[in-house]
Amino acid sequence: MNFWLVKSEPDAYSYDKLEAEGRGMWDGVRNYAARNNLRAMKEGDQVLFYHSNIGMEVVGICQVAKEHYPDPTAESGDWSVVEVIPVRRIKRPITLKEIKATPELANIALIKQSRLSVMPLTAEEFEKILKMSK
DNA sequence: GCCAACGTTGGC
DNA sequence: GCCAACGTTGGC
Repeated sequence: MNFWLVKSEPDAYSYDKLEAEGRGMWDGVRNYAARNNLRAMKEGDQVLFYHSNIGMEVVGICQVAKEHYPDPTAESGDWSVVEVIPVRRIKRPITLKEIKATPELANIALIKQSRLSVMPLTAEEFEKILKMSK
């Protein structure tokens, strides 16, 4: 199993909305690095959901429910989506500030490549964030 | 609201 | 194929 972190501006698509809908299509990715990460996702992979701009914190966990297929919202180009289902909110949101202050998390792309919207996490990084939320 | 980072576009 | 200009993202 692999671990990921996805970012969304809650104004555009929030964890609340994913929970309300029960299932979400992760569309609109128009960045090759992010798209390639989407394509590497396998069903059952665990995905942290991060709110950018507003909140700037990890709020919950979701899971890949359907592997990548062509993005129906793309007018042209070779883009992909995956489908995700919510797993649970984490007990306490973990802010970007806390992530930055945690040495074990210093290498995640959230910090180094702030514009990447879909990024891999190691199992250790994933577990660390969950531990911090307790 | 500003600006740094960085990806993309287009002229040469 | 290089690189300057430009647009977008996202933190502050």
